[in-house]
Amino acid sequence: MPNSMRPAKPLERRPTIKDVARQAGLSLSTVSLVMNQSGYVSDETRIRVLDVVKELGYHPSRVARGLASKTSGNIGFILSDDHFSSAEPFYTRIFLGSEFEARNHNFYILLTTVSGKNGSVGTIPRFLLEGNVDGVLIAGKISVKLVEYIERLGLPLVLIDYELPGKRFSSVLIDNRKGAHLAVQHLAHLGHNRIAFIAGDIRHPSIAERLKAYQETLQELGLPLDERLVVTSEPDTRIENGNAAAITLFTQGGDPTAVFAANDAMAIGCMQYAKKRGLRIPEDLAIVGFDDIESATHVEPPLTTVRVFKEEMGTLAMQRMVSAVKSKTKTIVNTYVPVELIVRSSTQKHQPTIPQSSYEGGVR
Amino acid sequence: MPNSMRPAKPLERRPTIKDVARQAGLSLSTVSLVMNQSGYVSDETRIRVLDVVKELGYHPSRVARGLASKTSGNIGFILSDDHFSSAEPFYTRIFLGSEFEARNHNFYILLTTVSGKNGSVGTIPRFLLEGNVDGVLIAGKISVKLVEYIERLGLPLVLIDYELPGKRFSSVLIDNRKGAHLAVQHLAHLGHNRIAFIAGDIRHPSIAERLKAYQETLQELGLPLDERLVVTSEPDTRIENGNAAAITLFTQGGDPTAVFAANDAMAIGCMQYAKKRGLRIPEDLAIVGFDDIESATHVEPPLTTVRVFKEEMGTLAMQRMVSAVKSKTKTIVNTYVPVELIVRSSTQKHQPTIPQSSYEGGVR
DNA sequence: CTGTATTATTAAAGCGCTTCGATAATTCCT
DNA sequence: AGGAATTATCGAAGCGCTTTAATAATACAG
Repeated sequence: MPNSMRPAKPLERRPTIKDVARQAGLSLSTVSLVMNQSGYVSDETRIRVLDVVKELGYHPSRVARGLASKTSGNIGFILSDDHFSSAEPFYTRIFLGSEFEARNHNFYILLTTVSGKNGSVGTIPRFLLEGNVDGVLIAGKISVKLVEYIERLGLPLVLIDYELPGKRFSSVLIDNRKGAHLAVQHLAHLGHNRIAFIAGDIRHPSIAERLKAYQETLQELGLPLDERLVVTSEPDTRIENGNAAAITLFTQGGDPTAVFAANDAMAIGCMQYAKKRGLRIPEDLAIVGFDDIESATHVEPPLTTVRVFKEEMGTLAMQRMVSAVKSKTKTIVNTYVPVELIVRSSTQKHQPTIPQSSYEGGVR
Repeated sequence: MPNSMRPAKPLERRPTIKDVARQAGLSLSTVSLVMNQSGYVSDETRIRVLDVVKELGYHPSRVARGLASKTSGNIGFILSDDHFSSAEPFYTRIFLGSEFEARNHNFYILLTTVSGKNGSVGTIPRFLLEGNVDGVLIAGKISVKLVEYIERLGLPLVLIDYELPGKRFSSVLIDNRKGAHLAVQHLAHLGHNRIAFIAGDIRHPSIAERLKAYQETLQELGLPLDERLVVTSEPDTRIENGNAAAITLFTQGGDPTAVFAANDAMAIGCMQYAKKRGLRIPEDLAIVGFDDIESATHVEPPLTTVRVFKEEMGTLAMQRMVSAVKSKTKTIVNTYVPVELIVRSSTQKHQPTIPQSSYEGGVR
């Protein structure tokens, strides 16, 4: 009664490739070739081997094949800590997408966070020092020095929601321009002509893009570009900063009737401030966020926002990674993940959602 | 200019233990002993080795030491998929706590989810088949068969928010009884005497405990135990089920003035229903949740709830795991993580928070 | 001083696999 | 038919480390 689902009762030794070889009357090499589907093996022996494998419940030791083949079967996932440990589930969702996809390809993810602050290399993730990963995924903005370090290690690298000016790495990016465009357009169509923009961490490429697209869209629509309507001085994009940015905004005298926030957290912070100030949402102030995090649906009123497909970003990045690891060719692909505007009550009372399409940057 | 922070420019071969040995004029074994701080090594040679190690920027290959020492340096983390992929960030937070602690002890976590549904073993996590973990953490309710499988592998096992009747495993548990007690008591003190309880997934030990403590507390306070006030038929504990449970509750004629929900998600669902029904919260219906998830602060009104220290649970579990892996002795420790009642506007208008203390079950 | 413990170092085996080069068996050409 | 090319199998080396048992050096007894 062969049953690979169950180890022997008191649990003997795990079967090794040697056991399989002996049992099948073949050499180690042949068994190895079968397991790796490489080289020449006759159908007859292949079947014989696979039978024995099943019978014995054999599974190659990851660690042994790692040593022999100089691959670990792991992908490193680096996150800047300020992004991750913050309650903000944005990058967590991306991670989950990657994690799920990794499993489809028989990889595991080794997760680590690095301090996002300083420009130095900082502490180097142990999996890099120990040679314990076959490639690295980076989500969000991290030190250029660290990126360069990884580059020098010769490991495949895929960036998520981050780009390095002047560097050529595959990236999975949010279509920030379109998202910002949709948001501003939506507000304009509702009749707003004094639309503010609040953000933090303006040095993050994604945030910068949103600002730029905000400005461009205003121009495009023939609306005034009033700098009193823009607050980007906050160091971070969390709820508190949204609140703080709102305070600044309303002291600058721009007299906004609508706010486009760089992300949902800031939008929620802004919303809190608006309420405290006695403003009705959306009547006195319409608010649009970006990301579509869980909380966006639970705040009162529910937040109109630009939905980002976070899990999909993680998935796509991992797919790139897997093909990079397997192919060894260094093609660079920028993938732009679509966004869609989700209209909720923070901008108008009743609404449909408007899905958008995606496109890929392709090799360039 | 030795600098372990930086690999050679075009990147040569990683230095191996052999390189260190040669450079130091010692044998491999000696270097190994130094690296592992075991055996007898004179101070003089130890220093010499460490100097060379630093000079060469040597870091032992995780994969090689894995093969030689039959340890992987990884801890498996198993989650039932319905818990994890649900937007509910509860287990995610626990995972983060474990992840962080793992790093402190130079372990990595291999995360995987298993289908929580059937009672069979289901697909066995690959890291078990490949012998790629030194221990396993399980969060939430998973198949007993799988637990037994792991047990037979002889791997250290720590359960989080789960207990197995009749099995002896170390667990990290929520102090559900106290939490439920605090919640019900709070409502009673506010004058409520028709306090309902809604839950799903009643077969989960944590949920069952909350129900039991709910009942006991009512009795203790001399309040009626009306079964029309209890709805536990929902299969799951997500928002929709909270909504559904509320519907059932209000058709049962128990006429509740307050609801204690088994978790925040269900509380939020219940809240949604109450609003739709035109009930004012907390005036017409007071609501208390459990867990204190992020959304609890964002719903309108903010939800009174029992705070659970999720990261801490993950941390504690990992600490247990590390000591189990290192010591090889099979002490069983049940750790109860404290809870505290967080009073917000879903039960009364103005409030303080009431912190509670923790205790440990200890070896038994 | 000689014998026993203790401390220090090392050679060698081996962990379980991949992979290369060699060899053997077949098939394909012309 | 004879040799080249292709297909099939295997032996052996080796991946980078740990660990054991042996040996060497030193300290400690009596």
